[in-house]
Amino acid sequence: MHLGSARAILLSHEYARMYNGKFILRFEDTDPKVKKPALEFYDSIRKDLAWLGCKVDEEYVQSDRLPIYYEYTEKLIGDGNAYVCECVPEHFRKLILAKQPCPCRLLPASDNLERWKRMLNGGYVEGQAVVRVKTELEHPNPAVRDWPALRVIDTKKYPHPRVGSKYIVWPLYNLAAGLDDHLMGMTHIIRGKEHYTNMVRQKYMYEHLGWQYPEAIHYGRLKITGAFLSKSKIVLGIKEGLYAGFDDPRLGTFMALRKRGITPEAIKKMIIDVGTKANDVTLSWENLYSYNRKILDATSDRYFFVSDPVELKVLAVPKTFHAKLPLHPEKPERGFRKYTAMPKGAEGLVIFWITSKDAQAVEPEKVIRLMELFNIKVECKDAVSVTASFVSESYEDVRKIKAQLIHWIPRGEEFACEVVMPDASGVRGVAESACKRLKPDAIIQFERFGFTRVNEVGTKLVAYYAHK
RNA sequence: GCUCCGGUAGUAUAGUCCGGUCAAGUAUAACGGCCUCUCGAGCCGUGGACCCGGGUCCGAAUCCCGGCCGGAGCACCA
Repeated sequence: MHLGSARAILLSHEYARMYNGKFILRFEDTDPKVKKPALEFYDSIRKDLAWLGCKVDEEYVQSDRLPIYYEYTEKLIGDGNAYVCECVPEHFRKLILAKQPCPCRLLPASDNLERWKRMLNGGYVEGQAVVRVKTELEHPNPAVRDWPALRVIDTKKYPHPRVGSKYIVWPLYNLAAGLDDHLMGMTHIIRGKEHYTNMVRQKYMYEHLGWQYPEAIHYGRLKITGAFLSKSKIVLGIKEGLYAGFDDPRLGTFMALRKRGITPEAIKKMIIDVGTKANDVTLSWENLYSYNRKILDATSDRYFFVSDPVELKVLAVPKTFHAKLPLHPEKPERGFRKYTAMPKGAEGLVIFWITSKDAQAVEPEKVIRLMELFNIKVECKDAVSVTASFVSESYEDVRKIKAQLIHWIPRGEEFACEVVMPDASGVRGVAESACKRLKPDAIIQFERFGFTRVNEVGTKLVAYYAHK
């Protein structure tokens, strides 16, 4: 599932909680042929829901409920509110476009009941018969007139992954979902606007049955700039090897967002803010990031990551320095990382790793500060290293001149690290050795680089970039 | 083509039902500043929008008509 599905899920769940209602998960797996359900999806949906923090109060699987649908279909037919249509689709369409009843519609209920029995007993092959629910033939939208409710599927050829070839008559969406919404006591339906006409159709069935249709809200499509949120496109992309899997960082799937350290709380907040408007929305990633950043900033520990490292040689370091770096700038109680800078030889040399980005930006004679350590003056630089000399220790010394603060890792304290970016490219570098203690799933901030989620800690650290 | 929806700053949203308090609020992004031993967070400030044209009215983002643009549906899919 992806960000597009989040709307129905989160809003339904939120409303259910807000009004002390129930949040019901229903698997609508009534098409073993065209939309053949895959067994592994049932569980991955449950997992996504759990990750989102949406606790399911009741769960139903429609492929278990065929007898129920049969029962109501029989009632509908018996009451003359539905009929078994044997017309070839083209012929039926011609009639319905002309607001004319097809011959089957005119048959008495008893004949249709007989046809219905025959349908269930395998008397029709795929495509030969369909149950239609009666509507006004005059309805301005031809698409709602006498809509199809159940059809025959050759389940010998297309077995259902859960119930195999047990049934050959399968309900369509409007019958199954329509009946279930009432039967399960649904008070609110929140779904995409592509279902608007389905509401119009189902209301006829509700009238036949003497039921009251629930409150229905139809929201517009949700897109996010640059990401594919179409399930079929995602599946196709994976099949063609374009994406590594459902969790490829370029995708807008929950799995991908989770991998990148986007929290469910951020998604929830955003979806609730977007609301239920009927027009399409195109969210920008920045928006999601900002919700996420608010959450992460308070909870993430800070570490140093040096991308594309180059050597920094500092000369004339007068003594051994001990740096104590807080895990969180506003929360010292979270603890510290500690590193020492011990000068070697007569020239007092200490070697660090700094990012090439900083190396490129510095100029000879410039004074810069190694964060929480000491101040240095750049002497010279070349393509692979920078040489500098110790100036002073106090931060106050350079504060007034607004010296650039850079992050660093002492040579010998590095831990190989790769950060996978949102475009699936990798940024190589070294993380500070304290990162060896991190556990997968931890979301941390690499200072001056961005928030990332730890994916694996082995011979090297692999993290996924969330955002700045 | 037919049947429905919808159009408020870059993005998203409030206001539209029940016209005035809307010279349009909020978030985010942008810009400027403050603060901070992160390019993160926080704080202060600036700029930025009612699709167009008519009509009704003392008064319209809000009501009416027309247009334009966008979306959805028109399956024996969900």
